[in-house]
Amino acid sequence: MKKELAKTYDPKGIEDRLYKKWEENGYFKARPDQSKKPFTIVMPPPNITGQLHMGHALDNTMQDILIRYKRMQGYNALWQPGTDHAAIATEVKVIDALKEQGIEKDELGRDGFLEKCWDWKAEYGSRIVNQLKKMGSSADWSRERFTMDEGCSDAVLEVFVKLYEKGLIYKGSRIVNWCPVCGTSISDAEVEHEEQDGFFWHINYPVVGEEGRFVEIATTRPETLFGDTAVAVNPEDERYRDIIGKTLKLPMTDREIPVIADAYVDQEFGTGCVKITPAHDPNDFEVGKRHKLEEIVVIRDDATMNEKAGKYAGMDRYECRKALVKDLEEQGLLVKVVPHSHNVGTHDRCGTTVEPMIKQQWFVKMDELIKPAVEGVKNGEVRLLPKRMEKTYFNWTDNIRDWCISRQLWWGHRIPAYYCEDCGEMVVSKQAPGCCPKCGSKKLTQDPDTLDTWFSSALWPFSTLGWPEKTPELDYFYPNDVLVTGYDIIFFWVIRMIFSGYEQMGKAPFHTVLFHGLVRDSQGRKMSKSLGNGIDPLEVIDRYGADALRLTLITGNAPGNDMRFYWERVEASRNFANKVWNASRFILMHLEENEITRPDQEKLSPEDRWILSAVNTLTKDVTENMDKFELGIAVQKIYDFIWDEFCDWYIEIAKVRIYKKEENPEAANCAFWTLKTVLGQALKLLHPYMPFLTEEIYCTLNPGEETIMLADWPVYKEEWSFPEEEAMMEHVKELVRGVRNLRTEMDVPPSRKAKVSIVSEDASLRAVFDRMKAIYQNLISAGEVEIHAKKEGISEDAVSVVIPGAVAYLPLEDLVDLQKERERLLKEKERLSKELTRSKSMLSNEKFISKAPAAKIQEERDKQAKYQQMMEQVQTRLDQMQA
RNA sequence: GGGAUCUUAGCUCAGCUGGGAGAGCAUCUGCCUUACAAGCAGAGGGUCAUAGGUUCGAGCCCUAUAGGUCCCACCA
Repeated sequence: MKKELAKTYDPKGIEDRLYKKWEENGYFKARPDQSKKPFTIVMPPPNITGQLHMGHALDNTMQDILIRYKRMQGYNALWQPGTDHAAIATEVKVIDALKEQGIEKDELGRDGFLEKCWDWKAEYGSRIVNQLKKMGSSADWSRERFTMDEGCSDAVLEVFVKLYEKGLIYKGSRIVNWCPVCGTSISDAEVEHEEQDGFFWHINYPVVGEEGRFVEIATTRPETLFGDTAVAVNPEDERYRDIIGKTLKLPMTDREIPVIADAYVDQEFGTGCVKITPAHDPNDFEVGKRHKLEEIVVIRDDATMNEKAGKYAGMDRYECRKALVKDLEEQGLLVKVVPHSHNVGTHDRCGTTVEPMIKQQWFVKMDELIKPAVEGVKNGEVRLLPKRMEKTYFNWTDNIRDWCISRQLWWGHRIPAYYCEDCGEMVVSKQAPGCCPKCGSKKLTQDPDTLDTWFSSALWPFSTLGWPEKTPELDYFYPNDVLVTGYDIIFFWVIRMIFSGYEQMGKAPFHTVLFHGLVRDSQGRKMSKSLGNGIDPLEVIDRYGADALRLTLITGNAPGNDMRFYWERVEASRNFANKVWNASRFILMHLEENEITRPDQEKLSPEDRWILSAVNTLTKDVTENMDKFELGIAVQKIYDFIWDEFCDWYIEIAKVRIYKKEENPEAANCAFWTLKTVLGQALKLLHPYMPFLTEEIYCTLNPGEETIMLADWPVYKEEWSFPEEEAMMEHVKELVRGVRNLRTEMDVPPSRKAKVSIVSEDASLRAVFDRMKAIYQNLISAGEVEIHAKKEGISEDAVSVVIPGAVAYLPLEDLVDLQKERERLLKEKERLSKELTRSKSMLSNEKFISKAPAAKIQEERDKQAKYQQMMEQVQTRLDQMQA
């Protein structure tokens, strides 16, 4: 049966067909099997609100490469997928969707709203999964999990109760970051700080009992004045010593507040007098605690002023600020307004300026929990790649603060705390208690709050494997091996998974974390919806294929570095896919017409041995680099091998025997066999990177084989190591390149065949050139090739090129431009002379001779000898021309 | 304020433990050679940010400087 391959590679149709085949044949599935070693990667769960973006594409490509590689190596490779409920993100989206229908969240009630959320999940949860499949992701979809499915929810409750019982989760009244728009508290990690231009308002607070005396404070938030319960100065500050302990009249109110001394105040900054608002500023909160100050809340949850703000009650915080400043000015209490830029915290989801508020919230006590996570990275149990990420990691762990885990949202895991309506007792337990253990009352209500999304993601490496149940999967696949993720969620997720793994499982969740950077646009900007500069991976796949996208994302990028996205780079990747396709097409064409048998190794020609040796070396290099997680370097080597060595050299050389197969079928068979063998091996190495292309070709190439996905990963073999042939080919390449260059420079038209005479005093080199005689006609349009020991019988005005150990002559009587030839030789002489100078200066340096390694010195001596010999040849030619 | 990171060819980036500067794209020249013009062959193009230091030897290690990016941080 003859298989026709199209002239260009068209991924459309092929990709979907192959993916379907892989999935239907269950290639992605992994089950516990004690006879095989496990290799596990847990997929960072994309949000159910998500739409595939370049970050996902990169993240999943890297994971898929590792998984496919390990699977081919014979590991029982599990890529555990799933999705995240994304509490705030989803809740916001559902609320927006409801608003469009004119429905408010509160109208539906808690249960009604959750129903809508589940509807959302049902509708959109699978969308991102289908998009990941387009990338070729070979995750075990039969094990797909969801952070809010029954098992994962059970894990969340289990951990919450355990930590509570250990005293590591507590409920407390603290200053938290409050998002007035989302109506929930958020953790420190969810706050983004951005520099904003603002003002310093200098306000006079009158000193009670001393007419005309004021204390001038400077504030960026005048509207919090109503919550002031003191003014603080530094105890060392000479200027204000005498007013410590005095009382001030708080403007616009009838309250009086004390002047206190606290070292927190920086004398150099502002006026040196700070208004203290314990209820609305984290620092002031601490100061307030130290001085037992009252905490007066003046801002409501929706960021409007409450009744404590007097006539400003009901105004928005900024509205109030404006009105208040105007009034202060009218009363002559506003001293001045100074422009001042400062950092403002905003909510990373909605961009709203965060309001520090005192709230009852749940916290995880971090100081003890974090210790094994710090130790684990320090002692290498968990390796972060690239290594510099460890600094970022420790930067966070060294300054760790308790983790605020409660959210005033409905979509999420509800906190398993129950309150007795009669006696106020609180019970924390996985199951709702039937009655109050203290008073026996049946009136119990559950805490309305839910948990931070990251609380469940922190358990992902083991909750997905069935924990807290003791499943065979958990036993076999935990700990995972590698985590692949972006450095932007190191605090949110990576650290929390590590300490959760140690705490709950007694073991780190994985031994290696491979970080990647951000995919930016061509101008280096972050891709974002608001800028509209995002590039849809699905569009790239549609236009160029998933393989081209994958290759683009992996090539030329070091671990942890950001990259820029260019369509030109995708085109380059597509071109490579096409190159592989066409090389394969060429080989297939001939394989169909010829019965290929495995030749005896001795029958192989030198060039066959050379390319086998080269693919053998490649195999070693690629494997080593993949083991080091240097995916970009590994694929670059495959690319160079296929394009340069295999296509540009070997295939061209092999054509000589192929086109003469009638004369020598045995030699042709050797070429066919080598072509097929080397291509097959290269395809295997390439498969993790470009799964579709390689599968399509491999199956066509080997009609008996079902898939390349489960083929054995190639290993380095000693019997394919031919250093002599590799060295030999270097000479041949030098010769061919030299002659090609010569022809171009002397303007010899490509159509013109020319005789080439090679002169070398080295007998073994002559043998090498002689053995390769047949190929020159193809590679350098040689009409005829002669090999001599001495230059005799060669026309005096032939042009020549000097290569290491030999000189090649082209007698081109009618074409030779002696002047040009002379210039060429002089240029060459200059180059050689530079090399010789460098070599000589190194070798005459006594310190180099005495301190450098012997091998290095020998290497340098060899080079010198080589250049010396070439120099002599060039000089001889110049002398001849002179004569 | 603390920390990280970057500065290499016109552009985007590689360059792993220090031992003669690389790729892709772009540019120029010549080729529709029976796998591929999404291709082939050839060429040009870099004082590796600056200044010191360590070393026989530095793009790579150390110090400082300049500029860019990012993260963290409670100067009101």
